[in-house]
Amino acid sequence: MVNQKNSNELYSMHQVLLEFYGSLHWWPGESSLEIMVGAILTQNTNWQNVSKAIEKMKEEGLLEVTALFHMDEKSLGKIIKSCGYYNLKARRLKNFINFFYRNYGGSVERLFSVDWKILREELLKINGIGPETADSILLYAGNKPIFVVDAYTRRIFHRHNYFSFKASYQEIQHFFMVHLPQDHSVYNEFHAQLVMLGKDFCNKNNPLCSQCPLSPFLNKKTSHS
DNA sequence: TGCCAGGCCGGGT
DNA sequence: ACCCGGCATGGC
Repeated sequence: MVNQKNSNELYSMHQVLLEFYGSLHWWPGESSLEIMVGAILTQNTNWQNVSKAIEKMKEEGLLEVTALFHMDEKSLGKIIKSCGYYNLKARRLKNFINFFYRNYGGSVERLFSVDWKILREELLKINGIGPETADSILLYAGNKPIFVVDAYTRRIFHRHNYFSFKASYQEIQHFFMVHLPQDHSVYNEFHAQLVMLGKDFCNKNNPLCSQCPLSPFLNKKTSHS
C-alpha cells in the first residue's frame, strides 16, 4: 500500500545520504560488460576481492564478450580466484556469457532494447543469476528503473523497523518501488548510498552507531507496511 | 586468529 | 513454500 508518510521518510533519508556522500555515480566499472561481470562476481563477496579478479581479467583481455565466450571455464576460474567461490563463479559467468553471446550477439544495445520486465525473466532463468544479480544488471548496466535489494538494504531497514528478518526480496523491493519515484537515477543513487552506509556504519561488527547519518530516523517506531 | 563479505542453487522437509 | 549446507578468497 502506498503511504505518503513512508514516501516522505524514504525520500528524506535519500536526501540526507546525498548530503553525506555526495553524488556517487555507481556502479564501479568502465563498461556495461564490466558491470555485469562484477554483479556476478560480487555475490556474497567483498568488493575488494572482486576488484582484483576484474583487474586480472582485464590483463588477460577477458572483459570482452568474444574472448570470454571462447575462454574455458577451468582457466577462467584460475583468473578470478581472488573473488572466492571461483569454480562456481566461472560457471555462472560462462552461463551468462553464453546467453548474452548466443541470444544478443554480445551487443549491450540489443540486450537492453528488450522490454526490461521480459529481460528480467530471461536473466532469472540463467543458472547462477538470482534476483539481486539480475536487478543489478538491469539497473546499473542498463539504466532500467528497478530497485536492487541487497544484504545492506535488508540490514539497514530491518534496524529501522521497516521489515522483519524474514521479509522476502519481492516484498522489500516492492516497498521501495511504490514509495519512491519510478526513476532509475533515484534507484541507482539510493542503493549505492545504502551500500556505502552499510560498509561504513551498518556491518555486523557495527550494530548500532550514533554517528550514522541515518540515526535521526532511528527512534521513529511506526508501523511501515 | 576467527569472522566476515553487495547470493544462489539443489536437495530435503 | 521454506530451510539449510555448500561454495572460497583476502582483509581486518
